[in-house]
Amino acid sequence: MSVTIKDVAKAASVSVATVSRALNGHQNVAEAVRERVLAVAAELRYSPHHAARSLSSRRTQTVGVVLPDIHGEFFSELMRGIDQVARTRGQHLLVSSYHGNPEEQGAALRAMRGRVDGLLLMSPYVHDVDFLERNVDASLPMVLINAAQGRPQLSVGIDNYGGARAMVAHLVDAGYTRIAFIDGPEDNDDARERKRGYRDALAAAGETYTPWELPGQFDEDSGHRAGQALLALESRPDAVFAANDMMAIGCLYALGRGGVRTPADIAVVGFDDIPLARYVHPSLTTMRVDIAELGARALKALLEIEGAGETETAVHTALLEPALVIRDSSGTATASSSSGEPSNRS
Amino acid sequence: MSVTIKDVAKAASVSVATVSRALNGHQNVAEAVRERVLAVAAELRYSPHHAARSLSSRRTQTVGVVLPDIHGEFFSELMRGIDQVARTRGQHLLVSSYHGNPEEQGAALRAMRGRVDGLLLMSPYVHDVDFLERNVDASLPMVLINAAQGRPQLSVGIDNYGGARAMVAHLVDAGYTRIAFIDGPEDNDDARERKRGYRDALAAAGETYTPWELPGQFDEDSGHRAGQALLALESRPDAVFAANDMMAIGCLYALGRGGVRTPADIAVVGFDDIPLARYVHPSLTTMRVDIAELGARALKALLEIEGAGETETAVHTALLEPALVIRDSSGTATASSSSGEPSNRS
DNA sequence: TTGTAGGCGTTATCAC
DNA sequence: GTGATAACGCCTACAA
Repeated sequence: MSVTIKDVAKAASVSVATVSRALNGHQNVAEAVRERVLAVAAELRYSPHHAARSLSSRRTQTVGVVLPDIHGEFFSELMRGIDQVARTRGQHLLVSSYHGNPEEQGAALRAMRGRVDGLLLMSPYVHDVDFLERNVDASLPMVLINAAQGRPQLSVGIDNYGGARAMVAHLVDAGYTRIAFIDGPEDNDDARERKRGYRDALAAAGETYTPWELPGQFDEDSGHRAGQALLALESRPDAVFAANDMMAIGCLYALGRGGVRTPADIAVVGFDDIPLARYVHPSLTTMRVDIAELGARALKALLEIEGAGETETAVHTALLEPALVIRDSSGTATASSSSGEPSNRS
Repeated sequence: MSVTIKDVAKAASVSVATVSRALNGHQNVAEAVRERVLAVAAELRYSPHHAARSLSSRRTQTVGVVLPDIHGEFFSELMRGIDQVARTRGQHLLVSSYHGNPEEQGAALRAMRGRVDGLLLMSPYVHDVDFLERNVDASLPMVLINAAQGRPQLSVGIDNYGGARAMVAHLVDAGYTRIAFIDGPEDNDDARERKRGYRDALAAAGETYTPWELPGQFDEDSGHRAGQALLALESRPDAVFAANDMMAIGCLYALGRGGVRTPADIAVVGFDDIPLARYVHPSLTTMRVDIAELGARALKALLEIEGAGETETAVHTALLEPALVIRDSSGTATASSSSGEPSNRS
């Protein structure tokens, strides 16, 4: 059994109440007593028992993080941002992943009761209206990450729409006129938003710009197939905007094999700025999304509403703007904000 | 205020004790009563308060994970393995990173008291003999990850020595006779072990094999410099074993620029099997370390000693064997266990 | 099989 | 400024 507040109290010849006050920095403790208590506590290697403290104080100094997964580039970066903020705010992180299993996620969510002061959640199942209601205390502060728009909860996400618009605007400005788009999976929200941005940007550019869309699945293969499809045409686009980098790379590869020079004959651009992008030749222009920043903002937002108590936060979604990344042949990147078009959500 | 065990008891017209027993699957509860209690609990959306439960039961169903960092390929994979085991064993994960700051790590360790049943720790500071003693309850089960050998705690790690020996043996078997080694940082335990494996394997191969070591820092640059150094020589090695993949890639690049064909003129091999390795041309032969498996084993070991109670576990280190990965030109990998030499630790 | 009650380690509310 | 003491929500002897 380890040393408790009682042991400290006894050793310092004061009551447990005084020890508690001294340790928690309350003002109504004589300076001499405080010092003695602190010294004794250090001497005894006392460290407060978390469960007891949080049972009594109803605070855990912990936030729950429930994600589809916790490995891979995306989640790793997300965790990094979250972790960084957590450390500076003295918060602990209770992480949980559910690997695409709704029941498991429900269990994870319910298990958070009494363990956390707030919740960071990334989940496709929030589509189910009362999924959250069933599994998490309405009183628990919560911030959604990358949720589809229109949720009643506070959420932070990526401005896929704005990023895509900015990218297409960039191509238009550069003089490209026949801009094709390689789509992502049908049911993917990010893909949908990027396509919407592509269409709107073209529409905004003028009547001479017409949509030219090819199917894709966000993987290298489908990008490759899209590239081959373009090769088979007699009349080709002069630029291809792939909804993500993996497809852009696949497309680049296919075009290269087909003898098409990039970007001389056809420019290929992507979205995401995955690590691999900097090793691709010719260098890939893409949209960088600061995932760590996304995580950091989510946690900050959460701590804010925690601090504000049960404030009826106005429903809203905060969107993170991607930045245009243009690499020269040496791989050096030039990034600039996509500021272009304002987002459609608020 | 959310629903407590009392509410359930009241609604089911039984005592809290009975509710507790029913919920925890104790045997001495009438079946009819159990069902009623369960139904009521579900109805009320009751979910036990963690802090209260763990305060009285002295179990948290949580393991603490304290790492230098929680992002990046290595930690991400490690977390994946840990998470996978945690989920199947119904354990939660309280993660904490300290970013190279010893004080912060100490604080993280101390903050674990009363929050976790066991600890997974990866830290260079365990070199400091009483660092752990000062910061963590001796009674808390703990498993070290990738610690330098010879610690009194249970630990799991990578068999860098065995992997390096196997790699060199592979080169020797393939007929290479002049095998150079690009070293890692002086103070890096992994690098040290790999170098030791290189030396011992050469010694075991026969007198005609002599060590040929070049300095390196585990980064692409130093591999590049090593390659240039080799280019400047009139008599060159016929194989280069870089202590990690990044250096191997840098070296490959330098040799390629110098007109040396690989592996025809000089074979270059690495260690780690980083994701980038599969995109390198010509394909890189390397040693794959299953980091996720490392994490999984660590947690399994921890849960085992937790289960065994205060068993005085025999001091020992479990080592994970790397596997030789040989890729053909298409990038397809052939992996085989490095089984070669037995490890020197036990 | 079920209920009563004590205790887990802290914090917070009172008196003093 | 300090010390009893009652929560906090749950588990678990011990009784009934």
